[in-house]
Amino acid sequence: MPIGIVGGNAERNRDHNQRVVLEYVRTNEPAGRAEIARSCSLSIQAVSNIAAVLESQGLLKPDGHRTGVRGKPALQYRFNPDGAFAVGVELRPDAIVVSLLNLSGELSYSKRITSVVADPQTAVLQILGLLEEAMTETNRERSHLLGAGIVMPGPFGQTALTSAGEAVLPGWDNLDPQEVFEKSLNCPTLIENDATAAAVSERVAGVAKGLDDFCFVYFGAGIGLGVISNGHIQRGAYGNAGEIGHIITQFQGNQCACGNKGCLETYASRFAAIQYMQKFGIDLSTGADFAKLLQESNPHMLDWLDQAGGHLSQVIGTLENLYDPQTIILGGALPDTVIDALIERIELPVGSVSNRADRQIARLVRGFSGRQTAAIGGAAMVIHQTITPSHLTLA
Amino acid sequence: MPIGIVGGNAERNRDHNQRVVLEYVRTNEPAGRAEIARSCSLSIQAVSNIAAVLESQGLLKPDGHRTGVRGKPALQYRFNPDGAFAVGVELRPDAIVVSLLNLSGELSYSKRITSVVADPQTAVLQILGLLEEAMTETNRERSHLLGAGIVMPGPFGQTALTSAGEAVLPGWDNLDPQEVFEKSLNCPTLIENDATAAAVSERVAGVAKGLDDFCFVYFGAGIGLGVISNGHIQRGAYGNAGEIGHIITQFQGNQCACGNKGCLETYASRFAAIQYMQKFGIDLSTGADFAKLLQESNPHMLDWLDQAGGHLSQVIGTLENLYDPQTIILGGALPDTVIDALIERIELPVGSVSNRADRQIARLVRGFSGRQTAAIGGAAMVIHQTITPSHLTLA
DNA sequence: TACTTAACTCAAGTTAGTTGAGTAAATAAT
DNA sequence: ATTATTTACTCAACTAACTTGAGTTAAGTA
Repeated sequence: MPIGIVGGNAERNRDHNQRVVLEYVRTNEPAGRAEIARSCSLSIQAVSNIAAVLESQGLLKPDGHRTGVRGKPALQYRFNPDGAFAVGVELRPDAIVVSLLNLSGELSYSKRITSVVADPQTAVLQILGLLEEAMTETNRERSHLLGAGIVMPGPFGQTALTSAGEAVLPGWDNLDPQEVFEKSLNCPTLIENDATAAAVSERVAGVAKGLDDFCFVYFGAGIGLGVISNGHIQRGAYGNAGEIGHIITQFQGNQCACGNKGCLETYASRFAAIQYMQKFGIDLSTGADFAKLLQESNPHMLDWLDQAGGHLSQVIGTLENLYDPQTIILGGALPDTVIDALIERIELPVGSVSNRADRQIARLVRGFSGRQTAAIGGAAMVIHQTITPSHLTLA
Repeated sequence: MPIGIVGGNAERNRDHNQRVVLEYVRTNEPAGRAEIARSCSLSIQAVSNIAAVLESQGLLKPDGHRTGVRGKPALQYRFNPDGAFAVGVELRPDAIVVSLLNLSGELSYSKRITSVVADPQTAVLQILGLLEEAMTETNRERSHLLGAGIVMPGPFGQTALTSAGEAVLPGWDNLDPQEVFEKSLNCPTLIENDATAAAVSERVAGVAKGLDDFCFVYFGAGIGLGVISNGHIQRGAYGNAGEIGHIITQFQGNQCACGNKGCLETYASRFAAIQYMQKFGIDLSTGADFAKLLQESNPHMLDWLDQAGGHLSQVIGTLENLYDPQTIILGGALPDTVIDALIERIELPVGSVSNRADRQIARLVRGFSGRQTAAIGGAAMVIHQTITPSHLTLA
């Protein structure tokens, strides 16, 4: 019943510490117990006990001894990526994608079906079937299933903006999808939007591995934003944070479906590109069309990219100034070459808190997971939640 | 040595639980122990022990018994605002403000001196003197001093943007102010920028009391932004988050000191107003000048306000879309009437995630603390840190 | 007046972490 | 080659803080 901040006890503390150790090993492997203890402010003995538990659960595995330094060689622990797995599901009106990820975020299975009826009952049955199939294919036991992360278009009972070209799922209006999936899949379930899921997937296994502060600009039908800050997902007060597509980049500009004029989405989204090219009689309905036109250096395509790049530059600059992230990632349902072409065209302001000399990573990078981002992101959400400790920080 | 996420043990757990109980009582007082236990997922016995400790520390106090319901009447606890206090200091090249706040964030003392030499040694001595004076004036014991929050212009060893009209403190370049103040004041010390401190002060005792997600747009010399998200301060990867003043609102617009063109700060900041009015030979160096010209409906002043309001509208809309906050607060070193005049001129987009029917608070409000915001904010930071538990959430 | 409900106390029990002494195994110094 | 030093780790005893369960108290209700 109680939701929100709660008190701790020995059991919850133990849980927390397991996560802390797991997360430390994941991002610093290989690591010995003494090292872990120092870094996590725990006693060696405590780490020893915790490591033993995690090893017995198959989440950690020993990997030889460290040599070359003084003292007794430390037994090095590594993350055991195959100790558990998570399912990610992307549910859209026209397709379902089911992906299996191991604990390291490596994709071990993925299947996409396009003959979809997206109403609740049918969709759930289809997903269940795909999950069973995936588990037999990959020889996984259900007991190792951490949970499921579902990425689907919302909103659910929340006020939100209507976006251009965004399809809605039929029949889900009055349902709580979290509840529906939790019951039918019979495992812990998370529901998330595509941008946030993509951001998490980059952190679990992509270009943001080890980063605690970054933004992911997601090109779906519209444009979304996922923000990880201090290692935690930012959702805002009502779960609608990151509505980057409706930032106005042009005073009195294009009419947007949301009612405003000049929204970023009307210039730089996939849907915007489709509309733009339509004016010249060019069909751009698939991602392949995009890539092909770009490769051919189609002048209209290049024009669109230039224009989109200009609008994106403004918004990316704003993100840097507001969030002060380690990096900003671009990705989603566009071919890699198109993302790269956009990145090339984005001019980052010289005067920015992000323009620092000691950068470890570029200010702007392309996401790793490409088209499957959403489903992978769903599974990554589960892994993220399993791994990420809920904050107990020391100054 | 270890910074970041750490493991927990009995002692840290206890600390956490004390905060959880304290925070619960603060926001839900009066509250009985059984009620607290249920809400915080702790046993009644645990809450009993914790409450006894907090009472002995003077942080909680019993306040009669609850009647009217069945069962043994619960002893109701209340927050004891005068059980402890915090000092806030605003240190600027031309002034020092020292304020004392009780645990509820109520101002019990404040003094501003303007004959200041801001070099480290002198400033520290002056602050120490003011603190002693404040404690004798208000009859406070040093043992009840929670800590000090210092608000001063940075940056300190960090890459950051140069802002127009921003004065730098002489002699602090190679010092760690946190260390300097911690040693000289001999109490826990926090250093924060004005915008963040202001945001926290609104949460501790102002219009954001009880809010976990909001933004504070701070008018100092430039324009700053403080963001509280999920009850936590957002600082970004390098502590430079919230550089709202350098968001570009006008393509190829005014030249800004940061090197870019068209930054918000060149249109809507106090410094921008001073420059704007200078063109008409009008002096605007004090806040009183501002208020006076506004009251007289000076046409240039009104022109400036209209223009500033336009630029602010853009940025405020962006904040709503990105952070999905419960509200956005405007405040800082401008007279209340000027802030109100700006708010009047800000047009909030209809198409926004913030345009919801079930709002409890306006989308845009004025901060409560006015000119003293910064010093009060410093003290509020200390209270915030004392009270806010470091996240152990239950789904 | 007796019953029910609920808050609370007391004392014992549990859990997970800490502490300190001791052992093992490597590098570094002599 | 031998000794010293450093570091990692184990074992067993200890400890802090929360939980549990059996009362006790005191109000409202039948």
